[in-house]
Amino acid sequence: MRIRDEKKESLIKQKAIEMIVKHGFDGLSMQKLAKAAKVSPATIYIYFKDREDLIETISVEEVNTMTELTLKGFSPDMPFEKGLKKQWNNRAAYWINNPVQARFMEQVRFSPIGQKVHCKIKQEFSNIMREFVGNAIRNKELIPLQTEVFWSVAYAPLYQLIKFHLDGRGMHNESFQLDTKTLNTAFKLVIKSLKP
Amino acid sequence: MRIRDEKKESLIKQKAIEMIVKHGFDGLSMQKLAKAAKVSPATIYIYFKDREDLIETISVEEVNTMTELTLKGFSPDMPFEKGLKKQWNNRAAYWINNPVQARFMEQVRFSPIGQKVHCKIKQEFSNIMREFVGNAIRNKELIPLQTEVFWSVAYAPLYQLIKFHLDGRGMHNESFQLDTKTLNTAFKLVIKSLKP
DNA sequence: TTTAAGTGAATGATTGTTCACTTAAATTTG
DNA sequence: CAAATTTAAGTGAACAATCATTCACTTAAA
Repeated sequence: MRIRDEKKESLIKQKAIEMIVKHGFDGLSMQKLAKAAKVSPATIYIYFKDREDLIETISVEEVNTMTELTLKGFSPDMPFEKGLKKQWNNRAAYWINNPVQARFMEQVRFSPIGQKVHCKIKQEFSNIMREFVGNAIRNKELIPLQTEVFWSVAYAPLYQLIKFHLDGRGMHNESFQLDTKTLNTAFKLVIKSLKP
Repeated sequence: MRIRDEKKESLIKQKAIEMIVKHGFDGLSMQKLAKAAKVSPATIYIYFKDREDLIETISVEEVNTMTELTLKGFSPDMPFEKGLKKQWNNRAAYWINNPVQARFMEQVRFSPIGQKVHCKIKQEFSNIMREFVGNAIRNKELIPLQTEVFWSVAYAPLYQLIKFHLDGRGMHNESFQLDTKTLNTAFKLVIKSLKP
């Protein structure tokens, strides 16, 4: 039996992400993708059921990879401020070091595909976050809040800063680059609002 | 000379938005759109140069409409907290009352088209915001901050809450609906972090 | 020899766009 | 006032190109 060339599969995935980031979902055609990955169109269908399955599989994989890295060195038992900072740093590092994947996930998240993908993501992350927030409130390091309010205040500013960074420009169209100092300034503001 | 049936134009636009929201940019084909709007495919090309122009035009229009409504009853001379609250309410009202347009803009914003659209949006809004923030800092109602940090802390939480609302579910997959009370809670947290 | 990986060419369907044409309203002419 | 003319709106059928997918076939490893 001939063995699978796993390099082919990952090259297909990588090229698919690149094409979507560059030209949107419109820009991903199976034949162009085959050409870019230097395989036959039929080869893609060995690894993926169809176009939809390809996009969905890649999306779920990318989200899970990011989630995993977000939790690196993090524990829900950490003191609130330290834990939140860890997550901010992990997220910022991942998005900034992987801008192509970042844009891909952004695009998936805010498209009809995002809904489908959402259901297939590991629930582990959600549970860990719930524990982290629960601990922080119990220890009176965090004011009691609805999960969604907490999430919005605690993380949305970070994602907006990263969005500015990825776009390469800020509010008034001047160029913008996210650095540690800016990140810390924003983080302190967030902590100020969340601490009792 | 035969006159333009403006109902046709707006129906084309509306159906285009609906199709994109439902099926993504992939789902917008000119022939399907023509069928949905009950016109000939050729008619669409009377109003728009090509598919790209169609999407771009609609995007710019929608963003400008939203921006206009965001500034309703707002003035950069307002006291900081009052002005920010006004904008939060205006934004929340628009996005919640126009969920289809909201999803459309979301999708545009986080796709390669977003970049092109960005350049063609009225600069008026950006200038008014700059004035508002400048005033607030001068009056010591707002701590001095980089524009992007201010924007991230002041508005990103609102948009995240709206996103939860549009998705219809929150962090842990329970159903979620944004109400005035939740909005106010989040707003107070934001104010707490931004006030000197 | 067996088995699955991998292929290039071909499938019919659908794509964005155009073109020769008809229709209707405004304007000019008688 | 009405008939003739002009002008642009609007059309359905058609275009080549491209689409996702398949199939008969070859290749390579167990």
